[in-house]
Amino acid sequence: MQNYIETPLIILSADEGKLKIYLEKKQDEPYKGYWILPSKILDDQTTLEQNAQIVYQNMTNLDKGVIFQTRAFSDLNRHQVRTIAISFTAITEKTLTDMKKGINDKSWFQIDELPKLGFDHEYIINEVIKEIRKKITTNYDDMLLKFFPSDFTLPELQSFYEYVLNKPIDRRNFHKKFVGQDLVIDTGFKTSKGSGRPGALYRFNEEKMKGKKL
Amino acid sequence: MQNYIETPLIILSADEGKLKIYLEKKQDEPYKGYWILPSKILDDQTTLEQNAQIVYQNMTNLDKGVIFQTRAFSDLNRHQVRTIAISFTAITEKTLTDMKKGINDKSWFQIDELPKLGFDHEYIINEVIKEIRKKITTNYDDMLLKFFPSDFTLPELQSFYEYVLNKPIDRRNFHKKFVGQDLVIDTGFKTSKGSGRPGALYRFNEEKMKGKKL
DNA sequence: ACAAAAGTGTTGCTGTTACACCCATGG
DNA sequence: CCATGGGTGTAACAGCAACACTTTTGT
Repeated sequence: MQNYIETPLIILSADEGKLKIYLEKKQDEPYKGYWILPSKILDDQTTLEQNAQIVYQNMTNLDKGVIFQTRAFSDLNRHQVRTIAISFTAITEKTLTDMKKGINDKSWFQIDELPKLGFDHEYIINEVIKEIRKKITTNYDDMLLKFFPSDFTLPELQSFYEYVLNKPIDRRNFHKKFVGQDLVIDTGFKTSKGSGRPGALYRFNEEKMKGKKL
Repeated sequence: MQNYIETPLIILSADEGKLKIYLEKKQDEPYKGYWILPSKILDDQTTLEQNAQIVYQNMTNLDKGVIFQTRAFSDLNRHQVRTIAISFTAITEKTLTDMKKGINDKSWFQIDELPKLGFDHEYIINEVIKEIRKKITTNYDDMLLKFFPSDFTLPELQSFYEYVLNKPIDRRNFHKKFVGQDLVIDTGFKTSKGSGRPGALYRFNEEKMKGKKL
């Protein structure tokens, strides 16, 4: 017995302390006008990873990205024809994908403010986010570094933490922890936007981050 | 384009402080006499989870078990016909499955002492074990409770820890941690086997175990 | 009574929490 | 000069690591 296989892609980014997802607007029926995850049917000459990579490139124009398998969905009625979805997750910097702007059929959404979604994609997103949230909180180094590959301020990072953990964190303890334990390295630069005192720009100290939890 | 899908099942158990896997011996060509993971081709009226459950029942005769998705494997040359494997993992008590003994085509193996394996199953096992090991060390409650659903002694649990973490742990600190933080509950019973002083039999305090790490 | 294995106590270190206060920038 | 927001200090507490000693069993 044979089945169709597709690889829907959940593209995530940390932006303004929020978790955001990149979706596209469907241009034809069914679900015309609804937002969906970019996806592609697998052929028998392509691996799942390659297929997901192609979806990623089509969506972002970026040739490189951190993409990993998340979960398979096989409900009988998720499509007209029986189609198994093996979802992948990509983590990028929002600013990079913004370059392919101007096209109105793609947009970033906050995870907790999703638009109307086609197929079972809202379900898929929610299930995947649950897992990602768990991975962030248990796997520190594996996930966090991907969300913050380049410079960031500590308040930015803290907002993200509070968002994912869904609880407030003391600003001073947060600072002390990351700076005190050398988990981050001061780049010497500062942010200039906003009203108050500018924050120092840090990057992760990957060595020290190994095996950390929170 | 269509593809075959199968759900190979990794059945694991904690036994004598070691991580063990339940395999079957292939009775026909190809790979006759080699050991393989139990598996089954998916039809279009069955979900992946149902399919894995059937594999589990055929292998163990148990109707209930903790089964969860692990990973998909899609290398082009893993079979003659293009077949995608979506692996599942089950965690049981070894003693339960021992009941279906007497049949020589099924057996438990220590994870680091695998027999000659057919297809790409050795690769699959190693990849899945890597993930499981990680999950055990980061997700405490999610995994550990499944490996130790009923009574156990602390030295037994400690052996398993040392095996998974691959490092020695101080016996006294281990004891103090689990008993002191009420992570385990004394059942009042004791083990009588072996030479030295019998160990107390504990079970996990699920409430207290939530969100723990090690 | 001796070996083997389980249980208990003490101390210092490290990281977390809960606090108040000082500094740099824009309007 | 004041509002806004980032950076620094200190003290109490919890969990972990590194130690030696006591108790319960089988032989």
